[in-house]
Amino acid sequence: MDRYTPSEIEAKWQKAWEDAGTFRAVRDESKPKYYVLEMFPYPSGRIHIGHVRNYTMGDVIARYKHATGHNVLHPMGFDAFGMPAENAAMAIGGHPKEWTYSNIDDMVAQMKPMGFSLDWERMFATCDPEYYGQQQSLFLDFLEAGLVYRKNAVVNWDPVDMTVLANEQVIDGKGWRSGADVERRELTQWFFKISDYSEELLEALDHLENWPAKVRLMQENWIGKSRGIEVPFARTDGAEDIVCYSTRPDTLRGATFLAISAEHPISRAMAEDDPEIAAFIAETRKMDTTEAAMEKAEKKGLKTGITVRHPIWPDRELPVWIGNFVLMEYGTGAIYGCPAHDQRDLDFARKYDLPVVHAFHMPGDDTEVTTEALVPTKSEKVVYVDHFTGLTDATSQEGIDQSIDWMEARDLGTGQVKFRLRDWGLSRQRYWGCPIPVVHCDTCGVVPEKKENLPIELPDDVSFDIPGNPLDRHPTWRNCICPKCGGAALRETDTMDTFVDSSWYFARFTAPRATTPTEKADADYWMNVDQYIGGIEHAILHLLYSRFFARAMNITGHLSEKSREPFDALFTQGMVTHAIFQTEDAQTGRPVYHYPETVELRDGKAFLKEDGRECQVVPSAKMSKSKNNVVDPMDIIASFGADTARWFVLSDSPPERDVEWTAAGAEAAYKHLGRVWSLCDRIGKMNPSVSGSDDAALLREMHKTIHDVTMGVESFGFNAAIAKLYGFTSTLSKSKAGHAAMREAVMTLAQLMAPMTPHLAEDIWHHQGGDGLCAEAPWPQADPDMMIEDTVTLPIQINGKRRAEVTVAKDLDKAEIEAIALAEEAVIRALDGATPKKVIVVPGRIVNVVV
RNA sequence: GCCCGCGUGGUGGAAUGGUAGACACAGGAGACUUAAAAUCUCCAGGCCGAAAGGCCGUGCCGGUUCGAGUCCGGCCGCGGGUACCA
Repeated sequence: MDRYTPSEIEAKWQKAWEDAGTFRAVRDESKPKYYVLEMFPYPSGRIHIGHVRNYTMGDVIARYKHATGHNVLHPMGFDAFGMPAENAAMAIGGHPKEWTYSNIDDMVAQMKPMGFSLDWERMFATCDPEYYGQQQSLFLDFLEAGLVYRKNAVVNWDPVDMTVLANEQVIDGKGWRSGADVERRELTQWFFKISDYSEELLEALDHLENWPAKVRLMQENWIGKSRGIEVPFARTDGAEDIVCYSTRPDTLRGATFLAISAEHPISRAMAEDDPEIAAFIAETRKMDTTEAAMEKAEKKGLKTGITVRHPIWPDRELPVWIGNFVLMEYGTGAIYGCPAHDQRDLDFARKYDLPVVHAFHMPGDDTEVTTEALVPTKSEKVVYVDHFTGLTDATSQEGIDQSIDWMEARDLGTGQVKFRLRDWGLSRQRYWGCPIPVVHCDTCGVVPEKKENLPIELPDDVSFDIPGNPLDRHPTWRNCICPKCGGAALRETDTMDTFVDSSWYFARFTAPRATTPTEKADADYWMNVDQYIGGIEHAILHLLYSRFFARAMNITGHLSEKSREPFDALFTQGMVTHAIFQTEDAQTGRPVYHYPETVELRDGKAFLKEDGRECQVVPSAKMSKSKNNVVDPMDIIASFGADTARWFVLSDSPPERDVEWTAAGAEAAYKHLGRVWSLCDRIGKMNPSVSGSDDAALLREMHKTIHDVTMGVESFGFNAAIAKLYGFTSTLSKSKAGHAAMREAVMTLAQLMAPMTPHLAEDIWHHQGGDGLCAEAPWPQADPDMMIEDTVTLPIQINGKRRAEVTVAKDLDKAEIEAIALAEEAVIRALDGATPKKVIVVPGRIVNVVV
């Protein structure tokens, strides 16, 4: 062999690892464990280059930790339930199960050639009955522990997929998968009591030091803690008080009306004999509560005729309106409007001709509000109109607390902490999901299924020719025996949200074949996930649900206390993007997208190979099938090999940022690996007895590289680590060192490259006669003594501008360095006779002469 | 609107407050070759200059510091998150 041939090398070493069982994870209390996990994929059928980047990052960590003596758990599985399988069944016939498992086979076949250090024996799919059966068991335990309940709820209904969506799954008023306009409907649903954990989930964020600050902040905002006050307003007709919630208690002084939600019990009751109100409610229900829709929607209200008394001034009567902008789900479903200090309330007041009353003015400025509400910033002090005449910063926490105290002291209201986070509705009216293991019995009501009857398996004989849930119309599946009374009963036909499946898979990987959800010894040993890697798009949902599940599993005895936060460190990686090449269709004017291989690049412009027409280039767009800019990793492996693909996705761009896939970049990576291979080949052919001239310099550089690459890998600075490896390769190829030093250097290079390009590394290791497998060799150690240079080059600045540099012995003291610097010809010239006022010497760094 | 992040060559990007532009892509020059490809060597922020060297330069304006891409204040632009949340 005299050329770098990845196809041969890669297959050979993959087999060697498999035969040796190098990456099989076996519990071993004598070694420190390390659990590295990448978010498992949905089995769409094709591996995406983005998957390659994600799993390569995880693999670098896994292989590095393996080399540093850790017992590594690095598993892979499939998040296999969900609607695409049903959609495929509807579109092309067949069965979701077949579609899914066949896709899994395809994807495994595509992943294996990448050479990931995965323990494939632990693989499972969430649609395996062995997995979802344990999930049903967890559900029953959660139910018993009071962590699951049923309630009627107005839900987001996707009319195309015929299912309920979580608020989080509604994007711009549309279903996150179908894209259909979401409607509001009332159904009986199962809920996880995640809101019981609002405070804890929020508090614990502070301790997740190895999570990106951004993700913690996003979760914090999502949980949305606010401290405010609940104020009861007495009705003039003597009926029950209307309780409002406000986070700006001080604005109560300026309240001029109340607005209640269309879903408020009062609204609903009135709707029964008032068609106008009924119509208004119906109209409001059509709106959805998401940003885009609300933004456009007009703020509308309807007068109820009810009036209430102002708590501070009972002789003031305030009208009660129904407002389409008041949400029943947040606070109490009723607000008081203070037009003077809230723009929305002011707009509403102007529209319906309601009075504007000031609660406060700015010091020295008592201008009345007309079109713009007076809203102080957190640090601004205000002067209240009455009672509260001191200067106060109204919107700071202190100001709010002060107001609450004042109101509580007068029995006007009660301080309340509210969270935005709502319970997690998990019921889905779908077939391809985990069946909820309960039955409905006419005599006993809703009864949990017995654990010995688990798994409640999905029936295979279903059809998808009509929308809706095939379980509902299955002839026999629903029929069952009530576990309580033994009479005839009906199964629950709702299945679980697929986010449930992904909320505990990480725990299942510790004992994937166990006959209980987890196995204590295994979970205690392997948990927590030391390093979790995935996309930022899961910052809120998946990660928050998993945090809740870990707590619930702790309470029900499936995980220990330490795993209530299951992911010790989180890394969110960027996407792999690719340019889009488009032209315009002459007739329709619509864009036509061209595959990269049909385009030729010249002078930074793109032309169609076919007819030479110039294409418009959209750089760095997310890969999308419809834009014809998807790069298939299998093509890359076929042309360049897995190591090239792995090397390229790690180089150039920091891992948290998006990386642009370019053909030129991939080719450059391939060329480099070829150079490394040739270098190894050349060293192999050197005469072992020949000694060289600069062994010490080469080894010094080697130790520096070990240090820098180690730091790079430890800190997710893969691109920087790769830059160092380029540099060292260059040093090595130019080195005049003897065979022994060259051999040591190239073997070290192989080890340092091994996490990124494991096959090439293994091959070099083998050719140089390394012991056993490179993958099993201990990580090289940087020897600080070997990194020390005898001399150091110091830049000399004059007034902060670099004017010269001197190379001096490393151990000179400040005075000596100063003397040498001032004697430097360029310094004397630049000083031009001036006397330095001060000379700052930072040994090993810099000299700055101040004139 | 609010919250967060980011603005560095033609491009992707380096840089514990200490020589800005490492490394790579694209580009240029050269070597090898009949030629091309491949490979190798060198050059390369901008402006002035034959060179030595000088001036300018990390979105803009200011500040702290012996010294700022880095820290602070203000602005502009881009990206992300989020909300009729009371």
